[in-house]
Amino acid sequence: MTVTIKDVAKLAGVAPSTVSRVIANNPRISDSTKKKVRDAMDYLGYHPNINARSLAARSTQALGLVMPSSADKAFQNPFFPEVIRGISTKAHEKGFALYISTGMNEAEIFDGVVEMVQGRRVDGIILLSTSMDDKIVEYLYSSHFPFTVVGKPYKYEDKISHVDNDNYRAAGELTKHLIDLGHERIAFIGGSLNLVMTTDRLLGYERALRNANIPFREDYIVHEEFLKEGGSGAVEALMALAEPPTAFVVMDDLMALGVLGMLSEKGISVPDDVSVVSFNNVMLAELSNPPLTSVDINIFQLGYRAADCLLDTLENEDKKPERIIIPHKIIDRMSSAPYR
Amino acid sequence: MTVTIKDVAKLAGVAPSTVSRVIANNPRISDSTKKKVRDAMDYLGYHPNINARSLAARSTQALGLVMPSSADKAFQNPFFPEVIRGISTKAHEKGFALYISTGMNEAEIFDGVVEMVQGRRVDGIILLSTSMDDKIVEYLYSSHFPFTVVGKPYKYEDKISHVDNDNYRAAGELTKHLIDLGHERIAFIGGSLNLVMTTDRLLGYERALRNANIPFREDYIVHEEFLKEGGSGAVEALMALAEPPTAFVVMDDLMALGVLGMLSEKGISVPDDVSVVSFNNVMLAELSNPPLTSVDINIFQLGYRAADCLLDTLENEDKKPERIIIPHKIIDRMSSAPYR
DNA sequence: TTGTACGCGTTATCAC
DNA sequence: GTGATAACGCGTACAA
Repeated sequence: MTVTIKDVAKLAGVAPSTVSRVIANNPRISDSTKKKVRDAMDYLGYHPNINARSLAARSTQALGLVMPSSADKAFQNPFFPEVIRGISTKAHEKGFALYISTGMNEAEIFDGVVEMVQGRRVDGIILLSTSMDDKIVEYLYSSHFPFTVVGKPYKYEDKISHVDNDNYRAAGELTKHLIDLGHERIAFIGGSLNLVMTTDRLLGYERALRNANIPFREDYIVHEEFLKEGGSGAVEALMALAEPPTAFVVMDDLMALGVLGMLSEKGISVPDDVSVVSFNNVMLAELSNPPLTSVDINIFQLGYRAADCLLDTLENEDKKPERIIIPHKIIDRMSSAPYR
Repeated sequence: MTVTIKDVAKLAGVAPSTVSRVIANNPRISDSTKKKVRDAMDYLGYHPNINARSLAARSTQALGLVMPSSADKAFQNPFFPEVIRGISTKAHEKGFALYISTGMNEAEIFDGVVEMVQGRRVDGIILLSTSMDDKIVEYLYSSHFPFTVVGKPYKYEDKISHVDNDNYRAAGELTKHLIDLGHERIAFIGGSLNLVMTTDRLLGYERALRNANIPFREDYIVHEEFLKEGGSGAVEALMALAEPPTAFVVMDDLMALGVLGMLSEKGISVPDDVSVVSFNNVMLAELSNPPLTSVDINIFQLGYRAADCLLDTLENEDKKPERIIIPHKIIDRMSSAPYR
């Protein structure tokens, strides 16, 4: 039924191994037979069976992607399509495809990773997010399976290749940006404290305050996945304080959009009454009302370089673990203004 | 190095074929040997090599996903994560993984599909979007390869399983919603006319006008991928007409967000001056300012059912092509109000 | 430069 | 119930 390498060989009047060599573009095959074989391949519409190839060659030409649980709200974040776009671009340059395991919760996702690795479905893995106590990192690291992580791993930091932003510095600069505008009562609205990224940014925020001799106030810190129900209350509570904040540093644009909505609901004007700044600079930031001042973390590059680094590891057995820092840049828009 | 079925067999004191039967949970194997074999598998940490299995069993337990070119702006649309979430959920129920080919333009994506199919990388394919003259549909259809499309295929409509909304009706209802609010000057802002979905919705819009005896005006129709630069001009032009529209029917929430931004820039208030309604009801719609009246098209179900249908086809050789319509529902929010 | 023969790790078809 | 044995389609020493 399906046309195999043997059919091509027969038609071209050569041995199967010769066909295989032509596919691999082995230089030791004469141009004349190459042409003969290629004609036969075209004629028959031949395509190599990738499973057979993977089996024999012990390589799949595929990269595994590990996303947060699709049940997770994070899944909705435009961050992911964009990293994937970066990864996909690099992968394509090298002829690699992408493989995504399905899993509804942490345990299932872990099993999926094990299946990818032990089942030899992929040659390497990219973790699109990582948390404090990441079983997957633990597993991959101890299996010596090639992988890179987008973001900063909590453990083995200098033994695992990863690509990240300097979130500490970025958060510091963003906070300082507000301070420079005259704000002193600055709230921090973060995501799960379980994410390394969150703590990095929180620390950067703290340092900026310290540098400006502004006291750190616990009651200005909110940690909720409060994109929906929860959030309204959080903002409300903040604004009900005796000294409500005049500016918000928000974890990402999606959250910031939520904050904007809640403020507007309460009749609080941005940026006249309060300023709102955030991270990621996804398309949203530009489209929102008002457009958001946001740190461009170059998500595409985050993905592109992660793939690049992983593919390097695959080609080069004894490549050292590498930390790659992608530069960031504050994009100043309408959501932040001087304090009056 | 890697532990194979033979190692397990040896340790358990049985034949490799018996191990294979235990994995498949063949009922003709005695419980005692099953236990013996499973113990051996656990002890050795055995995991079947999927490539070998695929080769022998001629099935990969993987579904191929075809997305629009990642260079495309559509890629940013929250629509995709959400369909994929639906697909992923169903796929996981049946133990299938997802496979994404990489490709920067139409031609490369087409090649990727061919590679998936001929290379036997996947058992079936889901097209996440389709256009008027879709080479991929043509190829898949003529290859008799199992596939379903999300949306309505332009050709072979009743020979290809697909899952779609009733976009014609949805657009009609949405337009009527505005008419019921007293609007008569209603503009339509669509995406590429190359998408079947766009035309369906445009037709629904037209019919609603006709039913209400409101003349159709060519100058109220805008077709641009104008998420960024282009759009500002389009809205400006509309509002500069002698009789500017008092309401906008917009193709999707992301575009609507853009429209909202532009209107606000021009000092036009929504919904006081004009109403804006759109499609998809992604999280954005709720978070935007003001929150958008949007048609919930149940994106998750779109994906879930597409996967379901495809998996059915795989299990059931002679399943008839099927059209599945996912119900929609207008979610009324703050962006639309009576005309005054 | 090209052909032969074997192995990659499974599943499936027979036997027993 | 279980065990040999032959595919599955390709890559690769080794030989020629």
